[in-house]
Amino acid sequence: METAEATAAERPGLRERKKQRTHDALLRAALELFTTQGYEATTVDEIAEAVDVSQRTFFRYFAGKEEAALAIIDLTHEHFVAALRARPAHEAPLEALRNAVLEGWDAMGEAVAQIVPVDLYLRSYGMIESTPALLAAHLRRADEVAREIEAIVAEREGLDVRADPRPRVAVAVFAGVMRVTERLWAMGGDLSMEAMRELTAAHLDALRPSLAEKWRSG
Amino acid sequence: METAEATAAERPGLRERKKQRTHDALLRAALELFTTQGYEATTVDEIAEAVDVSQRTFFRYFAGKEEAALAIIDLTHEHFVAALRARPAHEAPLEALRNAVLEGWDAMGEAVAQIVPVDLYLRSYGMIESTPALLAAHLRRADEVAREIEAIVAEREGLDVRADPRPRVAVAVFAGVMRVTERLWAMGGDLSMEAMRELTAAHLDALRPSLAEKWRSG
DNA sequence: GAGGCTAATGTCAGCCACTGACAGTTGACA
DNA sequence: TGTCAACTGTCAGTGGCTGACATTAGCCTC
Repeated sequence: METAEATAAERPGLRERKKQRTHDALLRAALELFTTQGYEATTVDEIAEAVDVSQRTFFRYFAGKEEAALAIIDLTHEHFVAALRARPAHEAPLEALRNAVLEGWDAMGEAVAQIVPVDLYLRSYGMIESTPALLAAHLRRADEVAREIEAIVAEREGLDVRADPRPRVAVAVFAGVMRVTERLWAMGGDLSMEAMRELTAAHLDALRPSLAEKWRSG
Repeated sequence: METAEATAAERPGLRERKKQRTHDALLRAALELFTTQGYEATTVDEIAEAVDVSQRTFFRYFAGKEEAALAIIDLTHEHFVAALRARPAHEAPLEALRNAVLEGWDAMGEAVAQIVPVDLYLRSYGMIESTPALLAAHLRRADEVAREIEAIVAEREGLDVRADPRPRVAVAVFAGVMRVTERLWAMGGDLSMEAMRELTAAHLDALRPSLAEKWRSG
């Protein structure tokens, strides 16, 4: 056991490498099929067959179709959380959140590219947005991430989440804006990282004006 | 056709009344079973059997288990949209949203009570929050409602949603805060309308302080 | 480098959500 | 009362997903 893990840290054994390969192959095959013929129209058997494994094996790697479809996005979520943790302590909450997103994207892109082609990753957002079951699962995961972020923000400010509503509200506001951005980006024409960054910045800039009493003068 | 609908407006025929009864019975039975033995643990056959109809009939009334579980909540969403539309034009966007929620609740409660017992409705929120598949579906529906609200807010202010980001951002912020409130309320101990109203007001009041640069002085 | 251990995989049987097709039943309306 | 249309039940089938069991294939030791 210990030997196996120690070895894995340097160079994973054949077994581990094989597992990784199967996992990534299933992931790529799934996304490829989903984005081309549609999520609902793709059966698990098809995915398994494309990788030449049994259906049962697919379910040993992924809890279900949904998880396969959203796995890479989970990856980016993890990267965002890490990026937020790395923000300097002097930044205000919303400032830290904003910087974590805008500056963390390139690293995300690189991490993604090591598993699936970037354009496949980008196209998957369109698929998610236009597939009700998938969008639902995605929103739930985003909600979970929000809870994680609440804790981080609270810790940054030395607050108790259960006593002070501000960490939760701040994260909810941020998550809301990010959701709008995501939706517009995924449904819009330009599925590029630059477009996403610009849209994000624009919507975050619109935050305070949106809360103003009088919109006419703004 | 036309005659049937005209009659239905005054006093629905036997056929219509029967349909309504079956629908409500299925809804109540579903919620009762869901909240007592759990959503996943309840099969559609059980629900159908409880109302003494075939499984096929259940699916003619509801697109699936999810829809049965979330039907009453959809009702409250509709009421909220109506309440927002009824707000005076001079109110600022966030002011109108806030008032629509806080003042619309009683009417919602009454509307709900005509179909299912109120405590069953309240308990269903706890069930949703603790059932991943259901929470996912719920969040997606809330997201759809948000889009509807965006349009209303934009219209109130005479803006084009596609040209000005403020309506979307304002609604996203509001929806985010409502989501936090809902989660805390559903997972907390006090499942009453009063508790919900207080929590909502408290979190909406925390909005501006949460966006402040310095939290320590606040 | 042969054999035992264990993780990974395949096969099979089965549950449940959901759907289309067809037939039987029952309000509605002339 | 008889015809039409809507509502319902039955049946068969698909697809997602799971548990159980047998088989294969890395891994590790002697």
